[in-house]
Amino acid sequence: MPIVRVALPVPLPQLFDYTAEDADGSDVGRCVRVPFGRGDKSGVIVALPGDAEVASARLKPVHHIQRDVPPLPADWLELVGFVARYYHARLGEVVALALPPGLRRADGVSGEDVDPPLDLTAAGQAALAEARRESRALALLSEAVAAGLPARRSVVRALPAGAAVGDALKRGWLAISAQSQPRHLAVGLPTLTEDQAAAVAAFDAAEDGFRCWLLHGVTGSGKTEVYLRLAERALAAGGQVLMLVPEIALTPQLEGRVASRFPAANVVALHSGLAEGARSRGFVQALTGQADIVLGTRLSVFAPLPRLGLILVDEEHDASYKQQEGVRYSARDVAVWRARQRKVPVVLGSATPSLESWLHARNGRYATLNLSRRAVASSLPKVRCIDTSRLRLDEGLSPALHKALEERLARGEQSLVFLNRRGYAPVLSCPSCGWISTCPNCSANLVVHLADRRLRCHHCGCDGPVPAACPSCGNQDIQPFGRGTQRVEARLAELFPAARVLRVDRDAARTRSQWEALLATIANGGADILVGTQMMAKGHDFPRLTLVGVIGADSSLHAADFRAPERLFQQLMQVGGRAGRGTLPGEVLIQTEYPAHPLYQHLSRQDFDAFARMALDERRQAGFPPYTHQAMLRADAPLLHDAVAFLKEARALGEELAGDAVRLFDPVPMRLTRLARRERAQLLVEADQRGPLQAFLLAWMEALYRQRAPRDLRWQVDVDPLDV
DNA sequence: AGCACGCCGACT
DNA sequence: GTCGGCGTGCTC
Ligand SMILES: [Zn+2]
Ligand SMILES: [Zn+2]
Repeated sequence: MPIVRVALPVPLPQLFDYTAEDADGSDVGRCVRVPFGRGDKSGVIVALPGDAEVASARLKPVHHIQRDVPPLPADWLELVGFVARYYHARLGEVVALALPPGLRRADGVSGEDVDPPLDLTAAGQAALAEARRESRALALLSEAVAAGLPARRSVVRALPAGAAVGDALKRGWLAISAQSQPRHLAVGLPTLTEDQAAAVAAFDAAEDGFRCWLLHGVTGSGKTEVYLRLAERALAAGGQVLMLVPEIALTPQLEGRVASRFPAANVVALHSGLAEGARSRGFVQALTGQADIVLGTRLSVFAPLPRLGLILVDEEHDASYKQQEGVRYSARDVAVWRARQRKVPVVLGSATPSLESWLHARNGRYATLNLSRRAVASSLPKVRCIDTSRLRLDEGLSPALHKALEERLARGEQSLVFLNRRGYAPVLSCPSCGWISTCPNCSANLVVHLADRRLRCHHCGCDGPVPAACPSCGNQDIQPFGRGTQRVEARLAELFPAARVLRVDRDAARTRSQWEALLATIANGGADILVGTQMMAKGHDFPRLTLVGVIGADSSLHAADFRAPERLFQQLMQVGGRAGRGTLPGEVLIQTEYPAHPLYQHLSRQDFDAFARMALDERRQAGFPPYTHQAMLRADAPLLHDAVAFLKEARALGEELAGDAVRLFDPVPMRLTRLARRERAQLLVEADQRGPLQAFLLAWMEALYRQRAPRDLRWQVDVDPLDV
């Protein structure tokens, strides 16, 4: 009786063997449903061992092997195996994360193309020629013909009369066309700028095979156009392209652009926001090679791609690429590993690269492609610091910013006031007894949200009404302290009564439709002054926006995290880059009490490289990454003492295993010690080289697992942690 | 992680 | 007498 070895999503270090009557070697990589404990579970067959690791009497038979779709290929199993090893997660957990839930459950899944190419039929031609009667479908036909046919259903659907696509198909005016055009057919190619052309030429000149490129292009320099040209080349060579973006919110826009550039290519979006069926379908299309371009968030780095030819990672510095729970993988780093594994090029793009990638580029490990000039706008925005150390501010607004806003209003241009703090005020406090609004579950303050009159914790999400009087002393005069977007929005509305002030933060853009409505309002010129958080810093083009005012930036200037300056610089450069991307020149005003601070000095000169050199010098002197490698052991329990005690034991255990190459630090409570009723502590491990660190972690994890921690204590490792 | 079994306090 | 507390152990 054949035996199958299965990776299951359970937090156990081992794999599980089952019997399967009809299994053979071709079933490795197939999804399988098995009995487990008292219930059922599903996972992936990773091997067909000759004999089982446990007594054969204990083996149970599998329920069902999913054979409707091809098995996951060996390179995919290698990929999840690498992720499990490197991030010290269980193979089954990585498999569970990488596979769409529907597929892993071994449900029936169809990989049918739901976005086929459509073409005009003879009947459609006749209908157009007759043009007897106005109809939506007819209007769509002429639009589609004008836009060019054949075209993908999604492209036709996106036309003004696109809603009638179903109707046109039903009438037989449009039909699924035989795939006659080459997948790499590219339409609507703009002329490249000199920089873009040089980047594409440099890429073309390189040999085939693995190579990591850093595409360092200033904001508005047209990095996406370079991605599209490189994708075109990969498609022409018969390859599939994997394109990663940091956020779900950025996928529809990019997907539209990619689909209209490559009308004959099958573009598949893959992210956690998709319905289960759509996600499985996209995954299967990638697996069968039907998908030409897979575009998605960090999850999509696990899409199986038999014809993989190129990987693109947009905004590679973005922290969203690192999963912050469960298997803490970095999709950017996994993408680079995968490119090496598959011997294909990978392009990491950003206006503000991570210091890790920037250093690799400087060392020559990565090749660099530079876009130093903007594509449409004539120049980068002018960045100026406003010294607020001796100024009286009006709700955080300096007279200079006030005046600049006035000017934009007079000229009918848009402005953005950037403040990375949601809500009305970060805390409510009582001046007479000193009470402040704290979260019952976290070591954090409750934020005042005046828009819906609630006090809310931004960490655990709990909320309550805003009390009318101090809960501690009964004082009726309790006050919101500090400043968030809602407060600035309110003050701006008072200061500029004729202006249309629009707040753009996670509260205002709760749902996708709200977010799209906000974007449309901004694009149509329905807003004069925007008040926004980092949502505004990412990806989008606002051609009418010419002024960006940054307030409250200093608060992250002295943060304890060694990565805080890097993040601040990236964020300010990105948000500043929103100004003047169209034909109008842009200006960025940064309010600060420390205008002489080197970070702001480099920022005013828009000199990312100078900042990177300075920040890396500091990192080297302090012995921080990328000059060292880190891992963090975190523990959480209802009582802080238990978490710390566990880590102290772990440290003692680790000291015995650690050679000279690995250093362990003292366990400390985390910055946000209490989160959602759990007390958290952490222990940092550091090494100069990855190898010794990995070897140590392997032995340490095993020893810790044997320790059998108390039931209410949870612990996990984070390799290459972002927050230290 | 779930979910069992298993042995001691306050309840009908 | 039992209902239920969560301590310990197992899942192919
Ligand atoms: Zn009080
Ligand atoms: Zn909380």
